[in-house]
Amino acid sequence: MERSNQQVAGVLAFMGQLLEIKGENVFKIRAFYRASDIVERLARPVAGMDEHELDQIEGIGKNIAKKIIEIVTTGTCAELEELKSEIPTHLIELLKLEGIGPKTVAILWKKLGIQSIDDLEREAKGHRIRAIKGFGEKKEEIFLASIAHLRKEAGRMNRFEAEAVVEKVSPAMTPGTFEVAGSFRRGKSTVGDIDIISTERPSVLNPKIRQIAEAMIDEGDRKTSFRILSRRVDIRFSRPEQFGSMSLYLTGSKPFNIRLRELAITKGYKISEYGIEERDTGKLVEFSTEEDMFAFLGLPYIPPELREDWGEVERARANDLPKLVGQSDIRGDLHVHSDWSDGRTPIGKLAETGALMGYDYIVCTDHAPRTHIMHGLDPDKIKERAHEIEVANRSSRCRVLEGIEVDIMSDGSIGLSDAVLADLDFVIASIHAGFREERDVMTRRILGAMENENVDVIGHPTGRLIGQRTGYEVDLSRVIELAARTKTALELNASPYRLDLDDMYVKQAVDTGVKIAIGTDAHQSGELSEMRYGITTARRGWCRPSDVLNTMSAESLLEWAG
DNA sequence: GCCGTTTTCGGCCCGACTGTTTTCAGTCG
Repeated sequence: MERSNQQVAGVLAFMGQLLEIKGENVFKIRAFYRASDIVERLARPVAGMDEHELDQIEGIGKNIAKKIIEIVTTGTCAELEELKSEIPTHLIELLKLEGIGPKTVAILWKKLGIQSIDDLEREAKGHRIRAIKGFGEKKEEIFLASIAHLRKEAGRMNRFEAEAVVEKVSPAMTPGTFEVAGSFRRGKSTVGDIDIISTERPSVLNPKIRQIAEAMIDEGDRKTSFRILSRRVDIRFSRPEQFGSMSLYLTGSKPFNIRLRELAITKGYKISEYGIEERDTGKLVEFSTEEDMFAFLGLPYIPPELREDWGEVERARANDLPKLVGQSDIRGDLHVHSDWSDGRTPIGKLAETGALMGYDYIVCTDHAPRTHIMHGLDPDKIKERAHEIEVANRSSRCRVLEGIEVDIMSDGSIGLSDAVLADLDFVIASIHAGFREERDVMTRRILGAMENENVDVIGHPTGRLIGQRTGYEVDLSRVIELAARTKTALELNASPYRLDLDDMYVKQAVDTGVKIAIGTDAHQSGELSEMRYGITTARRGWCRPSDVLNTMSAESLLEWAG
């Protein structure tokens, strides 16, 4: 059986971790991590590509190309097997601990035989760590604190949780003196920690932070780190004249920063968070805005959502960045539930809210029956609902379209007859049950649904719930390929609990010519405002307005849906 | 391990903070 890109990427990253513990050349390690990222987000399956094709991809050379081919066919490769014979593979769990890196893991293993977090806890509590040269009492404390933190940590935050942390920190800071940067600003669907730039004086802000922090991690004049709501917050202090370079640095991503700094080197510059230094003269040029700094480098402004080193720097150099979709391009919401199924808001009120959002239309996609969710609409109810939609449309500026969200059954068939579906304006087909099937079975179910010509959109295509459920196993490469052939759109579910498809797959879909349907999946009128999370994720997936169904007029949408 | 309008060898982003230190390694972002 051939391995998917996700599986190959996983093996490459695993090799990177083992090489780190082994103490290999850091640039070799970086090459493995980079190759892992590249394979994961590649629109084409690596299975079936030959060595030459793989080698053509920037960041993948002859050596890793050979390994990828081995991994595709066998699931492993010779070098990995050799590494596994040298290093206990479960050592990598220790890398998850904050403050513990590969060097420390290797020493703990070689000196004390520590192979797991439980081993480390026992040795630290027994005060046996301090016997190792270069380690002391304080290290034992740090290790135990890291273990405690890891055990209670809930993983990465969803957007709501991240916003809650920002809300909690904000009162300690003077309005207008700070900006949230990092993955929060890049709009990632999950956020690891909160990064903030402050122009206040450290001597003023640090004491206030001590007041609100649950624990201080670092405290300095340039940088302060602490924990609040059990989450890590990093603050970097900056003068307003250097705000642009600090903002660029702290927004990242790390690979983007590296790429930009490499580019600067070729032009004779050195970039840091303080500005751009001319190599020859040593003169530091300061920038109060990011725009000025990009301009100095001869680049157009690269929006934060694109800063992932997914090719945006090269496109910027060629002045060929995509014009990204924005809130003002959105003319409707494609996934809304009313009180006819499991929503709480009547159709009339939804239309009013849609009008307030500035929409031309919303698509009312109540559930069809036969789902475990109550109140599914049978054909009779669909007719009754049609009447209410008609009444609402007489008085509303925002038109309500007649849609349905129908289940994809275990055999890939659809939970309503074709005759009923054909009468509706818009059909979303989603999986709501049978999540545990094997990858191939799940994939065939979705492919089957797409073959039904009445199906316009596949809803929340991976079924993930951020922080709760990883989603079912599905080969998205095959789904995207068939979506392009059958002209089926893929949903970008805008709920911060889903954001499904995620950015990387949105980009793969768009690169393959598949349309994206952004829907809030709102179950009450207030949730229509969650569209903004969907738009941000679409931007992260390089969506132009023309890639997104919601930018169509109601007439064009109806025509597209047939 | 990857890469190349100065290179097929010799580079590979840059800086802050801590602990255990007599000058720095490790980790992190």
